Amino acid sequence: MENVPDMALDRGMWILRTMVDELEELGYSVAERVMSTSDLGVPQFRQRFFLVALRDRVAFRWPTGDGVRTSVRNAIGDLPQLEGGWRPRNGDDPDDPVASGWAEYAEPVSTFQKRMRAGLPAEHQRRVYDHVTRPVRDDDAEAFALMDSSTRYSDLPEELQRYRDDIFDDKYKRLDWDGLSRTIVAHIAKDGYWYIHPDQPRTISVREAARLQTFPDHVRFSGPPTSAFRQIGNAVPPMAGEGLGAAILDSLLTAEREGFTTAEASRLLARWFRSRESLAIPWLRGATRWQTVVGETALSRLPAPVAQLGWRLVAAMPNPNSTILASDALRLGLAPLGRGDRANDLLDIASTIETAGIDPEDATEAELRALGVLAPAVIDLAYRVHPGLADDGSDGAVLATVATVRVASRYFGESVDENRNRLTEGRLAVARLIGGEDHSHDAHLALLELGNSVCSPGVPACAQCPLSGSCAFATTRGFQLQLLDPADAADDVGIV
DNA sequence: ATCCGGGGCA
DNA sequence: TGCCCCGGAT
Repeated sequence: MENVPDMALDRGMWILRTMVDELEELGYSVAERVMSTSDLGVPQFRQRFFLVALRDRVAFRWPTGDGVRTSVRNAIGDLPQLEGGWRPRNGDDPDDPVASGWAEYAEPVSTFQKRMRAGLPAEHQRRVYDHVTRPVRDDDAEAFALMDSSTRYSDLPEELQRYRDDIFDDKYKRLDWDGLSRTIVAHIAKDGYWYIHPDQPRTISVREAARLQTFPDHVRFSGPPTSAFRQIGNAVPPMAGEGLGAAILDSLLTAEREGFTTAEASRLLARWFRSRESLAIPWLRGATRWQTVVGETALSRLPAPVAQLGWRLVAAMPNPNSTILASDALRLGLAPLGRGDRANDLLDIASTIETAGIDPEDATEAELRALGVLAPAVIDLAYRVHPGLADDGSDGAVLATVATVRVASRYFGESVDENRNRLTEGRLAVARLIGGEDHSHDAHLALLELGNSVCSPGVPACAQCPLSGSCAFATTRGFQLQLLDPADAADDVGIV
């Protein structure tokens, strides 16, 4: 399956988790990833979500690509010069200039161009079809003349900005000969301003759009230009399909079995969490949502023994009012933990919530967020421990924190750059381990706890981890590291 | 700041 | 259909 990344990366990632769950249930292995199709030779910055499910749990190995990027020049540099509004006149049927018209074509230069020209009938070797463009307005022609690939809409002279420059900063975009095209979207059927030709004063032709989507020149498009543009923009780039298809074929021939299922990992995590006696983050078992708020606000990132000490104090505060009533005790208790300042923060939060007449146990995430006194991450966690009623259609966020992403990326053997990839690969990996409906609640909390205790940043204590049987890190490096440094391995304190 | 989407009218 | 315009989500 291919789709836009947003399909998988919404807050709760419920669609993805359900798909994985049901496919695994049917006996498939599942692999998913957000890929830049430029890695497969597509001359665009076009990131897409891919999901591959193979029958009989055959493990999928992603294509590695050859690392060669196709530039715009390599993709369309061989196509003949064109004027805006041009329609071919030398077609087979003069009354149907678009469908049958063609322009004189010389010959392919780059490897990519030769691939695009393959498969043409002999009588079409000197022709290129569908090389048609929109007319260009006089003011646009003037604007295009002033632009290079880095020019922004707001850089243009005032009189050439027909659209409101406060909302459109990327209304126009000139392609860069030596770069990637921006994503060819179906919107190109409406206007072509994101695809101004690198050096000609016009937007790109149907054939140029097709080339950037890696459609060979023998592929023709049905209907008028707007329809052709829409077909092209909505397509999966054939070259991406080819790359993934080849990888699927390889995987099927290798026929290696996947060593885990999401459901099993999720079950192990949940069971581990429920049997864990004392937690590094005790407020993962807060009896009320407010207690989780208090714990995370006052005690986050403290060493486990210290956090547990503090928790004895705040665990006796089930609601904001009880916190206010115990304000002195709160200040006195938190000060020696180095969190005296957090006591005042908490009291502010508590009184704001009380004043607003909101009960955190009944409130929606949006209502608490709107108060503006709670950190978003704290709200996320509180609703993770005590999920809401999903009145807004969401089901709580998948928490891609440094800790959960560390566990998940170690498990899958990915070296996740914690800052750059946390929003994509990291979140996908976390969602996988949480799984579908059955154990996801406790598995989610287990990941948080694991990342803050057993699966520590330095040398993790893999021997204590419920996932060590199928974890890529544990089975390759984890136990080895512990043998080298048993002192570190025994350190279960979990300072992040 | 970047990456996309859609409604209205001749 | 083609062209014009006005946005939103992250």
